[in-house]
Amino acid sequence: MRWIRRLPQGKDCIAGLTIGWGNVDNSSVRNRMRNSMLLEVEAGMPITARDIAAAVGISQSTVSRILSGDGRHRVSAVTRARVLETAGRLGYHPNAIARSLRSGRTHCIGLYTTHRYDARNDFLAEILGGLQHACSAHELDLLLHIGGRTSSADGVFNGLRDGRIDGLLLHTSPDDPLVTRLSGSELPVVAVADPLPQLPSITCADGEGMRLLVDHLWERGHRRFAFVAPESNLASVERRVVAWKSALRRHGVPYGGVVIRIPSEEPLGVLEQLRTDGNEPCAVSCWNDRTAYGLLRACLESGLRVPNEIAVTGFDGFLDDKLPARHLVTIQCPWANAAATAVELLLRHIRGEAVASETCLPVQLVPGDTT
Amino acid sequence: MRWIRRLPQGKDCIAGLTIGWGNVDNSSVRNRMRNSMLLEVEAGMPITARDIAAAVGISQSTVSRILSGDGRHRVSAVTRARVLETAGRLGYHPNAIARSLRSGRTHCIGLYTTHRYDARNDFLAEILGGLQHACSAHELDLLLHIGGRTSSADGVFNGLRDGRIDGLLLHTSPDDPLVTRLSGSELPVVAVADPLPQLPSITCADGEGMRLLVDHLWERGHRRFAFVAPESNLASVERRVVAWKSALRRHGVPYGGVVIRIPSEEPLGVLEQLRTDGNEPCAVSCWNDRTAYGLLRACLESGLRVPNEIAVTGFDGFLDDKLPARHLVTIQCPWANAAATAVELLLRHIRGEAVASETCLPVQLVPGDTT
DNA sequence: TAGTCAAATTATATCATTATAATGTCGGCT
DNA sequence: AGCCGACATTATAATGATATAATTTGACTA
Repeated sequence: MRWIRRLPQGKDCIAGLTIGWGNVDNSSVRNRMRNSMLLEVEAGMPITARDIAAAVGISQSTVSRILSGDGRHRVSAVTRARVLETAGRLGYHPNAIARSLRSGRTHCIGLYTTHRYDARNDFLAEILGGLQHACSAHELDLLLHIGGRTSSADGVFNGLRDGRIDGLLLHTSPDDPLVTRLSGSELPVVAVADPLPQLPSITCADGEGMRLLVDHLWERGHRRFAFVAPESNLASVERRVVAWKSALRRHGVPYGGVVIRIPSEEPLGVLEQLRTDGNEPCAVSCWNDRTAYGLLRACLESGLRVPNEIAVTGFDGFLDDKLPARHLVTIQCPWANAAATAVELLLRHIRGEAVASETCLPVQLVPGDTT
Repeated sequence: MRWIRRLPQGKDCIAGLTIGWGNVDNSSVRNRMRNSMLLEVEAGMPITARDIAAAVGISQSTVSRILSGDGRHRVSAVTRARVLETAGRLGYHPNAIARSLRSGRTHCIGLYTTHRYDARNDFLAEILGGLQHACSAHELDLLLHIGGRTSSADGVFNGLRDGRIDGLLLHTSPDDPLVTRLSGSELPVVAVADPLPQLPSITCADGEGMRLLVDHLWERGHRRFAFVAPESNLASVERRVVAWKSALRRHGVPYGGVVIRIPSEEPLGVLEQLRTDGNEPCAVSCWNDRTAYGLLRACLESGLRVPNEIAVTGFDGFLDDKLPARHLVTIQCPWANAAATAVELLLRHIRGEAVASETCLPVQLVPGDTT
């Protein structure tokens, strides 16, 4: 294919005369040249707006206005039709990068999380699912930084600072160095699931959920309580512990029960710690479902009767089809919904609108047969 | 902060005189103006290379050359030091978008997969882990399109075509419309795990692995065989079935055994289908570990003795710690490694180098107690 | 035959960068 | 003084789009 670019229409050449700098910025001359050059379009070369202009025989400005859907200027129906036809025929698609440079928007957001992406992480799966859905609804791209190490944190921070992404969703603990860097800046960031200081956040009503669980246990006659939490700095862990203690106090339980810390999410050795305590039935609230299922398995293996000898509750609301015999009492948290809302909040943040510092989604008690 | 941009040094103003278009493209005038304008730098405004130039009192070109590490031109040590110092002090970081527009590279690749992202998907977890690692090693960003619906496929295709990403990793079946669109184009694409027609691919040696399994079963005395495969169009499913049949033929087994199709990855009703067949011990090869574990659970629940009454093998090499009593016989596939290699291949593809049409990684038999 | 107004289109500037071409500077030399 | 060459720096072009200002065009009027 070879086209000859049209020349400016009836323009007196001398009109391009300019004197010195500071008088006229004649990038016009440059553009006029670009528009009147001989052009060879090779097979693999991307089609630009200028190519369309050349093919139709009009200026590149008009092409841009027609294709970018700028409604403020009117364009004749004939021109519009010809441009659209030609663009379709040549397979024109505007270059996203050039567009981003001009507009300052990439329509791409990042997700940074310190969660490990492994096959037993329902939580992350749920969050990612919600994000994917929300992103495609808003025509956003999603950039991923999972399992945060230092390099990854740097990468995501740079991406935000260098304009590679418009905003960032954060899921990490408050002591992450990245949080300090971000909370000082004005960059658009929203914390998902686990609130972070000085950053807007979206989460589920942990406290309310924990209160529901304790009330439920109390109603079913449980009087001895324990809590299993991981040694994690995630804000939601501590929030659930605090809510649990406060709910117990409301029922008049002294010291707020026993909190058992475990290094990971698997409740190894928890049963032993509980047993030394006596043989009275105990209601164990786990900080999340994964831990609760782990505890349930341990109970079944060691022959402890649930709920007669031990009661177990979870948190999050993820079903585990590998233990079909038991229906875990847990709190249903709309995490996918939270993720979608996070995207909306972030978009609002990016547009410069005010964003509430903390948004909470309601939760629900899921009854079962483990209490 | 307020700086006054320096004026061009000892430049005769009349030198800017130009006549008409087609003579001189004096965007120089434009740049000279931009460089000599009064500039107010507000607090939140990003620092550009021109700001550094203004602060140091040199041209923006020099700043760019120093900071982009262009070694071809020499720069005096004094200038370099001053620029670096100023850039550090003002917190300058080059804009990634402008850089991309100029270079035509975004340093961002996409992953498109039709796999559902759920918590029981070890495979995807492994792939993603490998990708994250490889990407951060190559300083790449990773764009995600998971659980492919039509909109997602469009999004990822557009991203590639519009220059938002440099290349794409594909994991889908050959009948995906996206594959047709991509294999026609010259866009840099690499298929991961499941080969696609006319596209370079990286995968593990399915055939070899299946042969190892059949040989292993044969050695342990099994003579009746069945295969459980999902109704999926993924290339690897069919490849494993074909390899299994061919391995059986090599041992002289007629008809190549029985293939049972299941709608998802959970082997519901498979045991019933097997039982009606007779009561002789049967060796069931599952197309992957997840299906195999499902079958194992079904066996345990219905009281079938493994491996005496039924033998089970898996594929992929993912351990399931929820069935600690059994060690599944399976094939260890280096999926994380495959993902990392896919990134390397894709980068080579992007650079325009030749890429082998199919690369296979070696696999290993993992012995256990299910045969 | 200007003059005016609106519609349609074009010219110019801009985003922030890198690559290439051009120019300036300074010493030494004739 | 003038020239040359090496080195340092600057000017210009380019990437591909959009936003704003300017200009053309055509019909209609006074």
